[in-house]
Amino acid sequence: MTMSNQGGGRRRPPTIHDVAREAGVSRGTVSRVLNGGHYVSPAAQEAVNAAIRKTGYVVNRHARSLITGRSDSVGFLLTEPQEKFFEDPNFNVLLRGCTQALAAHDIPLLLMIAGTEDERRRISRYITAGHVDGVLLVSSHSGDPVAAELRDAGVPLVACGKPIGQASKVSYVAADDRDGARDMVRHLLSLGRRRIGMITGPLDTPGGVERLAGYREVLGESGVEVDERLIVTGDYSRAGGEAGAAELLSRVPGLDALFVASDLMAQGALSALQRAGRRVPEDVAVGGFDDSPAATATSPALTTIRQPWDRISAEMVRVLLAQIGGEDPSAVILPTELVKRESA
Amino acid sequence: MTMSNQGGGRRRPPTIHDVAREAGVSRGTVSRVLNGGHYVSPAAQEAVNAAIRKTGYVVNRHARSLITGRSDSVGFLLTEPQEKFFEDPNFNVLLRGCTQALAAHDIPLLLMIAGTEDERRRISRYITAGHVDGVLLVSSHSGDPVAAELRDAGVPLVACGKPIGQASKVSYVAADDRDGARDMVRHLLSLGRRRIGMITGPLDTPGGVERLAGYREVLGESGVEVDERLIVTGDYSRAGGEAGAAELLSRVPGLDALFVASDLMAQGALSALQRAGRRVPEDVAVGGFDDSPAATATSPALTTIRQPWDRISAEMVRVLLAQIGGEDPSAVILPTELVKRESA
DNA sequence: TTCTCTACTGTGAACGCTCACAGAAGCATG
DNA sequence: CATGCTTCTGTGAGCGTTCACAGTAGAGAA
Repeated sequence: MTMSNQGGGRRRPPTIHDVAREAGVSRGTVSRVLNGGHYVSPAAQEAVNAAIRKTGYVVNRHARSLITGRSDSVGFLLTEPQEKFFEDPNFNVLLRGCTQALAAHDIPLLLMIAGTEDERRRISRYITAGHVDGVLLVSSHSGDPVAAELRDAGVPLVACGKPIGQASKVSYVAADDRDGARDMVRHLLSLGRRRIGMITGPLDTPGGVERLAGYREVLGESGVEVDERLIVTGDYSRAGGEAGAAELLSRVPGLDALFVASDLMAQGALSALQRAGRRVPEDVAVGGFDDSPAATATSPALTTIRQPWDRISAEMVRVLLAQIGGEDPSAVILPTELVKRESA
Repeated sequence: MTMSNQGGGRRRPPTIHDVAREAGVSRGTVSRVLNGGHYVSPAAQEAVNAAIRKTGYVVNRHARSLITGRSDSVGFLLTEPQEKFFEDPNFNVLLRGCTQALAAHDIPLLLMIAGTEDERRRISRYITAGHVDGVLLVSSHSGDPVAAELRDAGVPLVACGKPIGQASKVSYVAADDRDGARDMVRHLLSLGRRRIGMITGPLDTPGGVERLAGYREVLGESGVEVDERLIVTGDYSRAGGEAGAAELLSRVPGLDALFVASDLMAQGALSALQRAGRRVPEDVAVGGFDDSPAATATSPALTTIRQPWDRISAEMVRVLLAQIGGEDPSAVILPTELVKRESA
């Protein structure tokens, strides 16, 4: 309806002053309406809202930030090697989840990708300079120097996955890796499989360690002897899964199941098994981990452990905002879920 | 070496004033050094730089933006349906490329994902309010209402891929789809194939149309009659590729090659061919499009047309910054390249 | 000398907002 | 009637920059 912003040329946008004049109140009152509306009479409230609608006013975030010292934005920092970023759809799920959760608070997300050492320094400087209020950190190899640096600088920080080696307080949100692994191994056992191979994640990551621990625990509890030849260390990459499965097949040709610590590796493992003439699940049952979008695209479709990415991203944002608001760091562990499909 | 920022508590960061005092010059001089250093004596230049290093000064972007009216940030806007975002690694390549190119200019990238109508409105409002200086737009179905809206609001905008239906000026950067398609079909012909099927992209996208046009052109030029039964329309999804290949096989069992308009669809097509007992490339040669990271992960590895994503992202950023700087919209078409692997 | 030009520097005045404060009005309490 | 408390409102100051302008100094030209 309003004609005020048409006609091609960009004109000076309305300020809080314009709104105040329009509503017949002062700047202060408009500001109070904008920030929660406490101590404002209903009449003023209404007049201001009407004026805002009429003028098409949108707050100038720079002016606000200048005085509040907050930027009302957060960084999403990725310190993964870039191939991971390209290959692993979980990042996309997480990224979208965080973007959405932040959008609900009207907080923009700044994407920061630290591949090289140079980039790391630049980003670290950017963050510690206060250009973002907090950081969502994604990095599997989480003895991360950036994390320590930011924490020491007092920047609110939430990691995805449990950081290792950080003696002190860093907030994190993670799925219950060990419990998920236990579920999967129990499932494979329930199918009558006993020679269950495992391709782990990198053992310098908590996820890698925990999933392997779950595997060992359940086998132990079930009285199945753990054959160390059945365990091979992977790297969460598709190629790694392929190589791992090939290696296991050569070591123990008679294995009847495979627990692979990520769906991406499981895809590689499926290729290797198929190339070796094994039928899945008849000869070898295969269980993955993640429930990534690709899990339904393989044939056979992948039985896997679902990581609740939507909840993970939502919790990361919640914890980060709480921390920005002054609360202490905290850890959140979310339950996983066994998703049965065709491969096991 | 400097102790000034240690000790846990965050202290007030140094301002341009502190630097000026330290260097024994005025705010204005420091500001000039910060912004290009014209009309500053070498001595002052040096003193200011030393003071900046000593104090650890970083410019307050909010204060700067408040007065310049620029935000010195740009938005990366995704209006794709979210499954695409999850599935297609090309987005990640593009996203990383843009992030890097912008980082070189010290410009942060704000990620905006418009899935729902609500999100679209919120984002559009955010952008037209001037919170970003310009927008990098990714949306294959590019009769996009957001694009038109932003263009009308005078927001600098660069699309990835040629927008259709936009009568007037929207900058874009795209690969030469038609030429790429021509290369691939020529290659398939050179292998002696004559019954070449095609799975196209969506025909409401310029890429989809252009790649099909290239296919038709080369066949025409080579005197091979175009059999319409050999053409099926896809949707750039893996499942679409699978269905498309199955359909083509049922229509023309004797086809000896397949040109698939995206690598993701080509992956699906490979599955379908394999399921149908066809050997690739012996029975059916398969050519993809994109050279996505997954192209080397299939077996056989995919012969494809490489889209120069790194150059595309770099050009998008270059064109956007130029436009923010006041230049007119422009279009950039980049050459593709045939990458021969195993599948054709 | 005097004037002009160039290279450089300092100084107020914004930019649009929030915050602390002062004060007004209404109402209950001493 | 004074006093206090609560609810609401307006005002001035100031956040840290950039920008326009004024001004200085030195070099060269008339």
